[in-house]
Amino acid sequence: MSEEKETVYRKMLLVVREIPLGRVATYGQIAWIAGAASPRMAGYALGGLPADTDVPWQRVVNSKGGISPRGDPMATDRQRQMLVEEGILFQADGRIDLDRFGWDGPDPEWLEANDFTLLPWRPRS
DNA sequence: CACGTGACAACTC
DNA sequence: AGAGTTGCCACGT
Repeated sequence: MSEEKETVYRKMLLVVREIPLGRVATYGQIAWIAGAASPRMAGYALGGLPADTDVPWQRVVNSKGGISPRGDPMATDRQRQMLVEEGILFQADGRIDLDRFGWDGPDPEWLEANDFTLLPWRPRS
């Protein structure tokens, strides 16, 4: 797209913005789509977001469909509530059924328009 | 279920 | 320029 320096973090955040309302994606999925070397990178990228960001970070969960804990325990509750308000249903075990709410990823046109090339192999997963 | 292992980018001195 | 710091993972055994 541009000549600007697109960091891997920036690319992942771009992908997160594409997660539609009512769906969730996993860290590994985001990292893979953005070409990051490790799924952990997705978590790092989200961790640096400002409080008033427009990036729907709450729609990113771990591979089991659970909310990843972080420094502030309250953050987990807030994220869960945000998702509930978006229509996501949590199972009795506190996890989200990824078969029902998991995102399939960006449209092929979007990937091409943004110069994203899906790697044939998914980094560690 | 509790471990250990694999694997990084961006930022601040 | 380069070392040190800091972060919301996934999977196998």
